Amino acid sequence: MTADKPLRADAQRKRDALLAKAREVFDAGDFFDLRFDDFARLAGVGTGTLYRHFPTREALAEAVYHGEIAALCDRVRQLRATLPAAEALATFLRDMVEHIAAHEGLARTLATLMATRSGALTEGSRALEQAVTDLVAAAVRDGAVRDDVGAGAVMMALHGIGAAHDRPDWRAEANDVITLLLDGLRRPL
Amino acid sequence: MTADKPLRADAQRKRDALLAKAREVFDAGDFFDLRFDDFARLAGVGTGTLYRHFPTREALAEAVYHGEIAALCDRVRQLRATLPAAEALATFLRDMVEHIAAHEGLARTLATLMATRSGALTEGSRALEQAVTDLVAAAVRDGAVRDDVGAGAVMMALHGIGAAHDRPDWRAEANDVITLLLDGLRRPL
DNA sequence: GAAAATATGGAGGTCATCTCCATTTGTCAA
DNA sequence: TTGACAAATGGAGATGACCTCCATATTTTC
Repeated sequence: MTADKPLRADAQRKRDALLAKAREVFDAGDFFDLRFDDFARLAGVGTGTLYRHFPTREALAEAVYHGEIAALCDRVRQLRATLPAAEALATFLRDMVEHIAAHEGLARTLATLMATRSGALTEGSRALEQAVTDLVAAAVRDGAVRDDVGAGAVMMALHGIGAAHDRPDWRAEANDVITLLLDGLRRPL
Repeated sequence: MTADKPLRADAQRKRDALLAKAREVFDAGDFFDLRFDDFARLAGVGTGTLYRHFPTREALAEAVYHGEIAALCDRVRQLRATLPAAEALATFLRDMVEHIAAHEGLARTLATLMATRSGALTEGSRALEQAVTDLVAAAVRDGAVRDDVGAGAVMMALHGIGAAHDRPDWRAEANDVITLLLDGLRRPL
């Protein structure tokens, strides 16, 4: 799928500059207030170059998002290695809230892109979903979590948390959602 | 707030035509693939007229959304009148999933608008949120639901359900989320 | 039924997006 | 090193969506 052709030196440099600036702008939450052309100039690059590297806003977002997802997957693996599955899951979900809180602008950007149904992100987040699915499955095997609901529900709830980032009392509510999920998951009924 | 001035006859007619066509397009899910100008023509109206009635896409969406919200609020009231609070809540949430499933295009449209953070919808959905808040509060008073999490969490989860409408196994996952919420809400910890 | 008030529609201005290609920069073999 | 070929650049300008403006048409009022 990713038939990475060796990139020429200057091309690589420009590409990196674009990604770096993109991360910056994302975090500030200004991504959609900015003309795409201006973004190019901001990154010290011509419009043509920008468009060759990233044909659309979404493509750029996905590239940034990719690193983010990888980091989260690592986090899941790390937790799984050091804690019982159920605890790892709980910790991961709580961490997730903190993580989103700490990167509000990025969360907002991603939520917007998700909704634009570009699909690019659904594709990109597959890895994270897989990691969570494994985590839940492990917890089920331990008997700590019911087996009649899938990990998809957890992803959906997380999606909601990320997407609702503009609610005034976001952090408390997000933690409430996690609490309900975890308590709901515990009871084998 | 709404100082409804009496609208001239033809103006009312055009306005209705716009709303009717909007509902149609919403339900088909094509709202964002359509040039706003073309939408005007589709509704048999000049661009100027469209813009006078609804200055932005969001304004139009909100107008459509308004009826939707009112219907849902009625539904909540009706359930509260005929069932114990906890059951009413459960039924409402299950119904909500069905409702969204039945109006996929509309759900998609609303989710997109939510994410665009226009705020128009947050404002518009206040009534629904209030109704849900009352419902949860009543269930808490009955002792059927824990009192340490707010209704905001429920709204957030609903938001996630609506926003994630493109997941392949949506309906089952949505119901799982509701199941987790309801079981999590049952008190005993 | 005529004047005043209100609403209409679509031609055209404005501005972000994206393409195209003449020029520059990097790579590699001799 | 140098020449020659390939790869990449950047920004001027075409494109097309969005919205405004106002001469005309419709409704209401007296």
